[in-house]
Amino acid sequence: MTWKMATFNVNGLRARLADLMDWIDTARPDCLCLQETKCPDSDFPQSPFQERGYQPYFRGQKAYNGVAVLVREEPQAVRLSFDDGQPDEEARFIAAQTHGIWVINTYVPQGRTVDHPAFEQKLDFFRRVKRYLGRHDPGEPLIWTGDLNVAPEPLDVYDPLRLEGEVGFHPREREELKDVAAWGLTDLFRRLHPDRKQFSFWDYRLPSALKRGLGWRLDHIWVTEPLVRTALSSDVDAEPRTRPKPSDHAPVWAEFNWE
DNA sequence: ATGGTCGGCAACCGA
Repeated sequence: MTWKMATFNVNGLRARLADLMDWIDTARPDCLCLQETKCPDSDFPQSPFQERGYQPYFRGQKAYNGVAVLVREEPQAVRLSFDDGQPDEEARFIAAQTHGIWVINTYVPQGRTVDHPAFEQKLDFFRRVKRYLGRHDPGEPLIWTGDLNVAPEPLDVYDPLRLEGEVGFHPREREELKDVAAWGLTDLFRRLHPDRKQFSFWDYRLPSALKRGLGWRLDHIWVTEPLVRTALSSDVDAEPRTRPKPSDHAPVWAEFNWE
């Protein structure tokens, strides 16, 4: 069978809800990872997902952050935090095991500016993900996905010379990402499309950024070998379909030949 | 082409 997963930074789940449902009805992923729901758990709109056959798991907070994972089948396990002894004050991690696949969904801190403490916290977050992965085996089917807030390579930003050293395309971030991946993960979109300049994020603050191609590839699907071998396709649904306003991110998805 | 960001939340913060 074909199993499809997707990741989408919705930038406000409640504001994006109708458009998200339209996208789900077309794309029909079996597993959907959301970031920046900006939605306290008590306000999470469960019904629209349940009506479409999804079980919603989520961890939100007021105004900021928030992650969710929606699955069509009963998951084997769900984790709402890193559970590594460190406090999880911000809602940036959720994981579920479905079809025998561990799906780790993270909203990596944006980092603000290179000289801000938030930038160091961003680098720490990658190290924390790496430690977390150490509890798993890279021979097992596992996906690390979400808004990773880093463009891995020059091909992944609109102007690599000008943006070199900017937050989101800083060598220290790229190194940390590479270091996590060295555990045993492959950037699936890039593996399947080695030369394609394809973005998943366009800054709202730049006028007509999407139209002008001023984007970044920040939303990722990194997978272990069993999923590299069974991958069928991966793409970004970059066409703005939402009215009145799309998210500043686009959904990214992947399909696998999976039992 | 004569404009120029969002969401959340209630003043401005974070992206």
